[in-house]
Amino acid sequence: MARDDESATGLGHADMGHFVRNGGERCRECPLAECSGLHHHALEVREWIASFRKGEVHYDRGEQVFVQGTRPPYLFTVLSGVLMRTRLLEDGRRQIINFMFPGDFLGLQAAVDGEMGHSVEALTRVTLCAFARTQFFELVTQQPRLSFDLTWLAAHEEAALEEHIVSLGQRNARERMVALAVFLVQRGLDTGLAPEGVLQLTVTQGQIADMLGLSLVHTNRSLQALRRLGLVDWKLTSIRIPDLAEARRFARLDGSSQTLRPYI
Amino acid sequence: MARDDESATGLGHADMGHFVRNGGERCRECPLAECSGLHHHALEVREWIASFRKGEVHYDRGEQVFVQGTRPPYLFTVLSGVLMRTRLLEDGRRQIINFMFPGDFLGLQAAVDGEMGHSVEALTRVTLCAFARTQFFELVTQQPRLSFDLTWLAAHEEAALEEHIVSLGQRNARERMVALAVFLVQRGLDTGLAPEGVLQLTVTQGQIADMLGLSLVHTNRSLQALRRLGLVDWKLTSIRIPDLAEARRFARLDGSSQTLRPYI
DNA sequence: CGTCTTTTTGAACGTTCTCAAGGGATGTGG
DNA sequence: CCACATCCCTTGAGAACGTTCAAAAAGACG
Repeated sequence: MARDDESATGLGHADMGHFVRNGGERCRECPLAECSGLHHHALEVREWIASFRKGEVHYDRGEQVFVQGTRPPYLFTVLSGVLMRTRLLEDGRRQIINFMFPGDFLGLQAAVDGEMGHSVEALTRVTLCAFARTQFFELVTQQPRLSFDLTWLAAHEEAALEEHIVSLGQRNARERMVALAVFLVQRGLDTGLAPEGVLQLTVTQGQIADMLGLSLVHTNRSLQALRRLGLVDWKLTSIRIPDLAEARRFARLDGSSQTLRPYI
Repeated sequence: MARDDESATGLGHADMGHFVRNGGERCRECPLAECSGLHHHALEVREWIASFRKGEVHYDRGEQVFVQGTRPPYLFTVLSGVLMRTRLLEDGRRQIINFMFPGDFLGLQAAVDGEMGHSVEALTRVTLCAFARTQFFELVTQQPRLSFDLTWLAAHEEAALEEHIVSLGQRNARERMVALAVFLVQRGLDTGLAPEGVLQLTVTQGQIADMLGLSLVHTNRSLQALRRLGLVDWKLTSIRIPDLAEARRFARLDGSSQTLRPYI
């Protein structure tokens, strides 16, 4: 429900963020290289990726990177910042599908289909590494290692969506919230966005509601309950979980596997 | 909730269905070749797949093909029949993630991770085409076309899960049911399992409940309401949708893209 | 024909929703 | 610096949707 119509104008990538056309030379300073949660490529693979890169794009919080139903010219790897994928129903109801962190690949659906089935919006200022959609086939085809990594990312995104489905189908409001908080903080830890276990990220209660399939009012009340219970302290600009293990138990989440993620 | 403990014994693929060790010679009679909803490979690719194939497996309704948390030796392409992917919480709650039809690939998560994050159970008698998990890397790596097709399948499975998330998050009980019925009938039409638009498939109301995150009782009452409305006639062994377009409108589903699916 | 599974019904209860209104923070222009 | 706008959070109260418990009817299966 809680729709904010800030950027549903259909403008889409017509205003292409702030595109900086620069090639692989910038890859030497790739911010992902310092990310401890990522698996880093061999030099030759890195150089191959560099030759593919078309430039960098910046978006500010609230801007749309992809618009549902359009055919984007570029696909992206997130270099920094956080985004969310959303899907709209014709009557205006909105569902947030998932959040995207540094290292994630954006636009896989467009890559194979041409068209996006969802929108992607920046939650913070983000930097994206741009690839040409028309060259995607070469990317999958010419570099076995990257092809495998892409499959890896797709399989893991699928697993994340499964977990979200379990939340929506089987968990009550509080459990859902804890599960989401744990997921976000964990990803924040893996990508260096949550120093000392506190994720610095601005998420409104309206967005939480749209992610968890709850009303704004009920989201608010459940959030207060969790704060009182000392399980999760979720404020506008930060998420703090005093005891990760206890939160996991509460939401009935099983231990995370903690493998290094590849990235393209 | 509605757990049936029929096969949660952890036996898993210890009883390997009924494995028939035969190689590519059987691929000439591949039942998928007659499926109009699938994109068929060039001869050389078909032969390459044939060289990879390790045999055929059969499972009966209710048997488990994969068990959550185990490391299966084989990955499969569905040759005939229907299955479901499920995920269990420690306290016994069960969520059905999705249904799998002929042409679908089973075990992608195990392929990249070794371990399954969900279980897979046969809903009808099924025939599966078996590949060795340890050879997966070769498969992705040596055949560019197959690598792309696998990415295609992963991206589309992701899209299906997104749609399911939208259902669970934004639609009420009746809309969810109609959306699920439309999805199943559509896939049935594409794979030849729904002659005359009636899908012959045994799904209990308990299973519908576990897919849609509803109680068994409420599932029953909603189903009756839909029958009275003439929108969906869902019986134990069949799903009939008198007017597909109207059902789509009711559940606020947008037009399906209707592209040919690849298969491995 | 008896047993097991699945569906159906009733009734009370609870979670979550909707409507409605107020309060706090932040930013902008006069 | 104040007035006003905007965005987000908070609270109250009644209604709706969905759940739970309990039991019986109807099918499916051997």
